[in-house]
Amino acid sequence: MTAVEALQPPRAYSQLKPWLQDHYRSLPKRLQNVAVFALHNPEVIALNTVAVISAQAQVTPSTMVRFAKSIGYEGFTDMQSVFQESMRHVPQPYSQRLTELAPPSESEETVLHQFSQAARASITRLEEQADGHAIRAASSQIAAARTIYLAGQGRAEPVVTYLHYTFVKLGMQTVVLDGMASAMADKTRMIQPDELLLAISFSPYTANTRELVDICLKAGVKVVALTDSTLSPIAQVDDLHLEVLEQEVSGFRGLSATMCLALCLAVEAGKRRAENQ
Amino acid sequence: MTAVEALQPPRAYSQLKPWLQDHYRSLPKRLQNVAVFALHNPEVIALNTVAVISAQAQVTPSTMVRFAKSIGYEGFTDMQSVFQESMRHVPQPYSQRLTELAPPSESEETVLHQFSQAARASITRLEEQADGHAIRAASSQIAAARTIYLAGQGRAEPVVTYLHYTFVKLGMQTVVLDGMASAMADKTRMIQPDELLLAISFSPYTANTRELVDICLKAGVKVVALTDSTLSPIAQVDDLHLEVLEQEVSGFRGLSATMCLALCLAVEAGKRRAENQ
DNA sequence: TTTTTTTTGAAATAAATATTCCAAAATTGA
DNA sequence: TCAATTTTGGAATATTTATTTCAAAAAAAA
Repeated sequence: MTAVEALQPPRAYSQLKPWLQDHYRSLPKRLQNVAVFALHNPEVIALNTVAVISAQAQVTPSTMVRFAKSIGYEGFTDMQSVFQESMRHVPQPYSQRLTELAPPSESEETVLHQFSQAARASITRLEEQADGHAIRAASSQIAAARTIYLAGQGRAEPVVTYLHYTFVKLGMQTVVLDGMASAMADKTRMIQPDELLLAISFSPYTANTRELVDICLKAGVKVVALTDSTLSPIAQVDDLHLEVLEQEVSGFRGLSATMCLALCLAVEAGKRRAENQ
Repeated sequence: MTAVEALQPPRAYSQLKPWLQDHYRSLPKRLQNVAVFALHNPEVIALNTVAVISAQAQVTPSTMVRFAKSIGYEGFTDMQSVFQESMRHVPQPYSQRLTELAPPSESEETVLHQFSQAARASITRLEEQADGHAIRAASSQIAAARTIYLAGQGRAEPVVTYLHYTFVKLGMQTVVLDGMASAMADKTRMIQPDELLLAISFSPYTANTRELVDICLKAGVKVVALTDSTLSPIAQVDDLHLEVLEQEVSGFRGLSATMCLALCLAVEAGKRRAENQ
């Protein structure tokens, strides 16, 4: 038994999520990967064998079992039952009827179809799960800031670019933090308390963006974070964070839902700023 | 093997239902019971073991296995996979109850709702109208190119950033054309015939990207264009162009459908390149 | 009713799956 | 840097789960 012990683990999937967020930090690296995977792919856990799941999660079966135990379950089987429970009694989806009837003819069209499906599902989920309070609070903060600083790398960079474009169009002063890590940190240290950092970060998380967030928090600068999971290191801080999770297709994650949220946030902030003037 | 034999059974749950209805009468009594049970409790079949299921269905495990075989499957496991398939990719209901406790109504949620609607509609339209031939041809060209050059400004820039990220991840050499207009033109003139320009441009069209396309066409360099309308100046040329139109909400256009198409194109190209090697 | 065929359930077997154990690797602390 | 501790992957094991077999029961045919 490794980390968390004698703690009885959540028996309901809905409790598992916040529970994992709390204990995430105390897990070893590989087990953290598994935690992220589990929250991103609950249906995979529910429907497959350890061998299949651990292959998808890029770990060994032992690690999968160890993960289940380390968060307090008797074993993998025990944990799996919780994930299965979350799938029971789901209203039979009508959407997939159409999908399955669609002729599996041309592979190209099917690829587009798959990505479209995933994008739409992600947007729907965003809509259902989005925290209205958080969006409201975030856009207020952004509206109040004298200057908005944007940070994000890798898959988050297109979001930064888009937000920059949109904010500028809305007449809001915006600076993109880019370049070398050290230069970014230096620029970040210059941010004033009446300004704001909008940080975007997705799994696999880079340490860099987290560092910028830390600098700002220490300096008393407001931070708004946009991530794909509350397990993200930049969501740990108890500041404002918004969550958007893209459904994955054969290992690729799109940006459709993220872009939707980004636009929403920018427009909302623009509206508030206009009202305040 | 009892009743129905040598008939290949449905691989999709949606087809299994009518299929069972047809063959129901020719099954022995106990197996009919199982058939009824299966149609009424698909999620039980998907998530449990033969022992548990057969107990619920009030038959013995053997009968369960026999049922699967009698309708043509290799065994219970084989049949179960079809039921499981029907549960995959269901929009995860997650902890929606908890989320929904967040106070509704407020205009922010409506804004997100509007943008979500627009994004979904755009994606659906993309899916319906997309030209399969064009996508296929474009991805082939991209796959064949030694180096991919990306051009796009303003609202198209996030797409460029995303494609750059994705292509690099797929191991394809990619260069982003940015900087001053004159410098971009100079760089463009250096592109070789076995390379390719992927130009992205949306309304309101900037003259700049059009210029780069012209330079390439004159030099015999392949061009793939991604635009929001055939009215776009870069679609005028009779080269390959893909169209994606984002629905507008109070003057703002998102990028959800565009990102979806971009990812599709990149993945498709990556797949083709892998095949050619 | 008797005989033949089909259907069924319980136990035996085969297959797969999860779990444990241990040595190697990585990480942490001094 | 080196020692102590933790973490990890792979192989061995134990357990569960599916499948097959076979004799008894039920149904159908004579």
